[in-house]
Formats: sequence, C-alpha cells, structure tokens
Amino acid sequence: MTPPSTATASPHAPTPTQQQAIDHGNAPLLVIAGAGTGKTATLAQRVAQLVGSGADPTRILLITFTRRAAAELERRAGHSVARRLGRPGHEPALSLPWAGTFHGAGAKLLRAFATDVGLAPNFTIHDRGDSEDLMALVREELRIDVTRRRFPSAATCMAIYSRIVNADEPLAQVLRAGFPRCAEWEEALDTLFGAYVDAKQAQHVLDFDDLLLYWAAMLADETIAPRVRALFDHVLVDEYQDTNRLQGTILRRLKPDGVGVTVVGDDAQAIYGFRAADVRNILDFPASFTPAASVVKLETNFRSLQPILDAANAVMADGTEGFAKTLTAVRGPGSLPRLVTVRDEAEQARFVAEDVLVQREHGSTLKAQAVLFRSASHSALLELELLRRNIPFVKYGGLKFLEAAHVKDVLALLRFAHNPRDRVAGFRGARLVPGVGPATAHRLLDAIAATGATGEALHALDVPPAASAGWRDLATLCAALTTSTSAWPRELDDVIAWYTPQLERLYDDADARAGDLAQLRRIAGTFPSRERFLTEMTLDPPTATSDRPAAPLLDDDYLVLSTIHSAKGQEWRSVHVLNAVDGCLPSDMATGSTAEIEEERRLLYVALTRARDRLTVVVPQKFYVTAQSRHGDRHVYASRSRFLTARVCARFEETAWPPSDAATAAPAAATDAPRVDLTRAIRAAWRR
DNA sequence: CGTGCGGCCCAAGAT
DNA sequence: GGGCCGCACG
Repeated sequence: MTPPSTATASPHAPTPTQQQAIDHGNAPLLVIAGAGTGKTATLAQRVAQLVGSGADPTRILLITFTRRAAAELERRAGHSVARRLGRPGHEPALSLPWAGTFHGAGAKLLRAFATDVGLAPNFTIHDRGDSEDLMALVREELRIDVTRRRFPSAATCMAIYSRIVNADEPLAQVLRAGFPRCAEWEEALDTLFGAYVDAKQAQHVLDFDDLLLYWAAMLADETIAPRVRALFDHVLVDEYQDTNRLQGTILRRLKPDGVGVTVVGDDAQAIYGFRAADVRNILDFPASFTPAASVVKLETNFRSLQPILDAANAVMADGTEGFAKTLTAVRGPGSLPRLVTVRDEAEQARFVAEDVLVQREHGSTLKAQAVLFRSASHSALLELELLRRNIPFVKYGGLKFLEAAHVKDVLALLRFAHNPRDRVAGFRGARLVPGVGPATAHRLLDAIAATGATGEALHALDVPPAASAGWRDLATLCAALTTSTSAWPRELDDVIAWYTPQLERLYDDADARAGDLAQLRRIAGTFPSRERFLTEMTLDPPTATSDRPAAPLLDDDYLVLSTIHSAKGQEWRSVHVLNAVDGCLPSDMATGSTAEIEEERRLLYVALTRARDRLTVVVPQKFYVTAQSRHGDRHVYASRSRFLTARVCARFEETAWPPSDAATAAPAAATDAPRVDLTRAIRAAWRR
C-alpha cells in the first residue's frame, strides 16, 4: 500500500529563511512564498510559535482563502504546539476560533456587534444568486425598461455593483474599465444600486460584499472601532496576493501600525483579478507602514522535481509583467513532464482515465492524483469516461450543490423562517405553493412587510381560492419554524416533509433530488443551530454535487477533479492538465486585455506547480463546435495554448496518444484540414 | 392571474 | 445544449 495522500507537509526542519519568518517578532511582516516553498508549514509554525510564547489563541485572527485551508492550518499548528510541548501525537486540538475567510470573520463580527451598528441580529446572508434575484426585483420595482435597449442583466448589474464595492472604485470608472457596453446606463445603474442598498437594509439582509463593507465601516467609526481592534493581538493573512482593495482597507484599519500583522502570498499566483483582487495589496504592503514591514522570501521549492519546476519557470519567464523569480527544487532531477497530443476531447478523456490507472499500477493512489482544468465544464467527457470505468472521483469547483433549484427552495424556507423580511427567500418560498405565481407572491410579501406578519399571522393573509389549501399548509409550517418548538436540525425534517409533494409535482427526477435533500439533512446535523447552518452553507457551501461521496466513502480512494482555481494551495503526486489550447487556457472570455491574459498565464503556472513527481499536459487537436448550427456540427482544429511557446515546450517530452495510431491520427490529418484559431472561431460565433 | 410551451440568447473562474 | 422570456391558453 502507498502512503495515504496528498498534502504531506514537508516534515523537514525549517530552513533558516523559514525560521526567520517563524520567529519574527511583532513588527509587520510580509512573507513572499513561491509555490511549494513550505508556505503553509511556515505559517502554521509561526502560529504555533506565537501560541507557544504566550499568545492567546482566541485573540489570533487567521484569514485564509477557504475554510478548508483554515482547518488545515489549525491542524498543523496544533501538531507543532504538541511537538514543542514534547507531546507529539497527542492532539492538543489547538482551537483558533477566529480562523476562516475574510467573509466568515466579517459575518461573525457583524453578528456579534449587530445591535451596536444598527443591524438586526437575525440578518440573513445572500449568496451571489440571491443577490442577483434581489437586484432583479429592485429593477422591476423601479420600472427600468429592460427591453428598450438591452439594459444589463441582473447578473451583470450585480457584477458591476460588486466591483464598485470590492475595488473601491466609482461607478463611472468601473464601467469604463470593465463594462464599456453598459456605460450608457450609468445614471440608471446609479439609481438602481441606491435602491438595491435600501432594499437590503429594509429586508435585514447582507450580501457577500456587505460582510466586508460593514466591517470596514465599523473600523472607520471611532466609537466602535476600538472595541473591534481590541479583540485581536495578531492578524495573519494567507494568500494575500488575492485580496482586494476593500480587504486591504480592513487590514490597515484593524492594525494601523502593523504591529502583530503577518501576510503571506505569491504575486506569481494571483488568479482572482476577476473578483477585484489587486496584486498591489501585496506589492505595496511593506511601504504602507513606518518603518516599512520586513520581507522574507521563500524560494526553495520542496514540492516538485526539478524538471516540473523548469517547465513552470519557463511559463512565467514568458510573462510580460514578470517580477522574475526562479524557484529551485531541492528534490533533484526526474523525468521530463509530458506534453501529450490527442485527437479530440473524447480521446483526451480516454487517455487520462487510462493513464491514471497506469500510474495507480505504479503505486500512486487515486487520491494522490488530480486532473485540473480551466472551467468546470471541461471535465464533462472525462467524468463520463470515469463513470464508465468505475473509477471513483470527486470534483471540486464549478456548479455547486447549493445552486440546484430544489436545495435553494429548502434553504429559502429556512431563511424565510429566520428572517421574514428576506424578500428573496420569501418570494421563492411562496411561489412553491401551487396557484401562487409572481403577482400573488408579491402581494403576500407586501402584506408581510407591512404587518411584520410571522408564524400564525400568515394564516390570516388573503390568498386566491385556488391556492388557499396549499398556503394553509405552508403557513402552518412557518409557524412551527418561527415558534421553533422543534429543535434544530429536526425542523429541517418538517421542511422537507412539506416540500416533498412540491418536489414531486415540479420535477421529473424527484428521486435524485430527494437524495440531495437527504444529503442536506445530513450536513445540517453537523451544525449546532439553524443560523450557523445557514451562514456556513452560504459562505462555504459543500463543494460537489450528488456524486459527492457520503461520509464513509471518503475513506476510499478516489481521483480528484478540480478547476485550477479550486486547486490553489493543494498538491498531488501526479497532475494532469486538460485542454491546453487557446480558447480554453487562456479562456476565450479572458483575452480582452493584457492583464487578463497574464492572469491566465499565472493560472497555468498554478496548475503546473501543483505536481510533485509527474506532470502531464494534454492538448486535444480537434474540438467539436455545436454552436454553429447553420452548418451543422463541425469541428475546428484548436491551436495549442499560446503559453506553450517553444521555450516552454523544450521543457516537456512531447508525445502523441494513442502511440500506435499516432501516424494516422494527428499530424498527417492536421495538414489537410483547415487550421482555425479556436478563440476566433468561438468568439465570432457569439459576436453581438 | 398561473402555467406550459416554443423561440431566442448565451456560454468562466467563486467568497 | 440549457436557461430565460414572451405569448397563448385555461
């Protein structure tokens, strides 16, 4: 048997540079940590060092990019503390109550200070989809004529609004830089956003951006800010290159003199520009304090074999914005990474499935292997192939469990019970009653808003005869939920019991969906209260859809499929990267500006540097394009990704698969057929 | 006013 | 190939 899995911390003693970061005192510190340089281990040991020398763990704010990363850091820091105390193996269960994401910490702080800052303590949190729904509702109420000249969709409006908040830029500038097509609507958008903010406040809801915005505002108010600052002695932020301007503001306001602040990151791995992350945060960090923060650079890579690193370095060396940084491996030589050409995506799926099995024969468990791709949809054919061959897998990123309509329905009912003013939740819930359409739902919610009607009062509302029986049942359910005689998580059983008939009425595949609800019920059982469940599900939703294995299966071996974004911070013994062609990587959606293209390049860099021993990049030559229906389905020949330059390719062993067909399949055929730039072809097909 | 159906537009990454 | 909108029917 092979050792369990992936994220094996380098159990080496810290290098002198790492030690320097671990032992650094209270003055502000920036750790520039290249891929695989032991960043997480160093951060964990720094936390352990702080606690070991007397810091109170409940007064450490540890910001990570995901909650999963927070848990990992907590675990490793716990180990280190145990080692220091000479009790290795005895899990001291170091508990860091303030470890989590910026949004998670914001939610917790705002819940704690709600009444002090004019928020209702029972506020509910909207995820991106809810926010778009509310934006659409507000737009409707303002009677902005959507059809006249293509007013931006609710999703686009939300994206613009979110950018304004997170990048702290005025509307006009956001429109100019990112949404030029919407510039003509500047005035209407301004009105819309004002009304959107009013609606959120009236309904006691916060969106993702508010969790940061209110936190920042709290720290700008000198009556409340000292109380917030007084909570934390140390603030450590991981993945600092992917924070946005608003988050930078929060950090500076939280610790104006930088005492107790540590940030860690790598500008070469900045991949969240689309979410308003600004690499200037990390670049300007040292100079934003007097005296300037210390900088420690970790450049020794413990993860990958040298040839893998050579390939990754070559990708970055082509970059136009380079802060040239060359990682050196300590693990020494190995075989070259492979650049494998296959005929099309179906062959790609076959190749990867087969190769994964071959590597398992050679001792890599499935868990020690990952397949990475730019977009969640890129793995569709591979997923089919894996199912066909009974190869278990878990997929990270892409469409979430929570985005399924039936799961949203159930959560909306719970949210409505928690906060009856949450109109998006109430609207969704009301419409589940047969006979209640949009118009009736609006009327009912107006009545609820006017009277503050909850529980029993819902019975008194005037509903059309056709809907009255159904409404009575829903009102009874809501009354039970608000009086909360039924304890958590049992009340979810009541919700599901009420919802099941609707499920069967609304969907053909009710059985499969009922399975998801059972899954939801299991997850609910792991949270202490309805409020915590709703908050956590919104801020940190479960990662996979119904193929997510149930708890016992998680001990089994499974292959990891992940978007590159979701693979951040992870490592595997073997990594396959799919669709290294223009249009996929870089995505044809992201070739508008140099900055976007450079971010795509860093994305490839992140993908390559996840591999420890074996790296395989796959290039399908042919893509089937179904969109151009006028000509029927046809294929185009894809160009290999622009990032795979001659310099980069020289670092790979180039092969074709399957080897026997190589002569007939690829290169010969390619010369006959028209060679088309996939990017151009796809863009042209959708040009407005 | 609700619901079902056909045509049309769009297509990423995620706290 | 899927989700949304508008229209026609009940």
